[in-house]
Amino acid sequence: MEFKEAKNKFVQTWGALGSQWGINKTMAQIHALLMVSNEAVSMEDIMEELQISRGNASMNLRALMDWGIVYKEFKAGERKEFFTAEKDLDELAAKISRERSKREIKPALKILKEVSTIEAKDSAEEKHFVDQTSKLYDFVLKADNMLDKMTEFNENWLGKLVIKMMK
Amino acid sequence: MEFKEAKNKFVQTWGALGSQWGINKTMAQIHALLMVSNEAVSMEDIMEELQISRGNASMNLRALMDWGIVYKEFKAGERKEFFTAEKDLDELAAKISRERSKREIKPALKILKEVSTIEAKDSAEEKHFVDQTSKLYDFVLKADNMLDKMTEFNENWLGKLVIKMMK
DNA sequence: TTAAACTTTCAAAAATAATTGAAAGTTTGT
DNA sequence: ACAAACTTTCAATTATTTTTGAAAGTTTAA
Repeated sequence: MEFKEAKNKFVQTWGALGSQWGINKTMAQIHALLMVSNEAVSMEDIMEELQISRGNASMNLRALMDWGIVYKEFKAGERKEFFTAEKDLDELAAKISRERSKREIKPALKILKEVSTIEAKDSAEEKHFVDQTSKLYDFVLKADNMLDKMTEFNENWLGKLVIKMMK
Repeated sequence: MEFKEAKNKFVQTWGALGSQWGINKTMAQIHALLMVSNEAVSMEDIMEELQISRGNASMNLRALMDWGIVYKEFKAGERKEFFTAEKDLDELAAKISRERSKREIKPALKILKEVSTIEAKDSAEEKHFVDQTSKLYDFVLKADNMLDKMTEFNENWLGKLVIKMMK
């Protein structure tokens, strides 16, 4: 396999994987492209490589920057903007967990707490509901805290964690 | 908040959360409904509670069973089928990780290996590509193994893990 | 201040994904 | 063998999400 083919395959795969995890395909593809580029890439080049419109490129780059995993870069003497991706994978994972926690898990926890604290009366049905949602609340809270902990570790938390789990 | 309202809120929230993680809304809602039901529920009742068609219910129940997180149940004297969800949350998480690993991560790893082992020639661009995709391969492999490990733990791996991480 | 070189916005169009419902399929009891 | 009681399938429809492209906005340089 030659370079161009490999690069394309990687970008496509990353895009497909993104879709399956609720991330828009183009966003994942742009991210993939930037991850494997050794230098900052212009919007023009992104459009060209992925065959997408200017609007699409602009919006998805904005979204990636909101996630904190893509940065704008300015080159001396150049008017246009260039983009680079966070390339440190521990940092990337930490940022993604932090955002997903903030955007999705925390709000879900709030609802879980609300619904798990209703007055359960005496029916088995209601008791089971309260019991199950309480357990779910605890579980999600614990999982979310674990993600938090990961982001606290300063480097290679995944490797350290795997070692701890082996013991 | 009264029971019916709480239950509905839970089902809606779980459905919305599912969407954000690439799981079809109805599938997540059916799962939510079964999780908090203290007894097995018929397709008829699911259709009624979620206001969905028979076809939709049938297909999503099938998908949930393929994921191994919903089971068919038969009641003596009843012709129709009833459904229950896996209610043990450790077991639920284990099954979900196992399936996602099999369906998405393993195939992605295969591609990552392919593209990271191309002949890198001498350009900085190609060297960076091989370097970055290799790192990504290692990272994803490690994360995937961690998920495997979790499923091996027989009970409350999440709690144990959180304790280990504190140390 | 003007205009060139860019980027952003957003309504409309296109693409994708989910849902319906009725026909076909299956199972069970008589 | 028949028919009642169910479930599954899938082509057509509907809903949702993504993408486009052109107008509006912004920044820089002369």
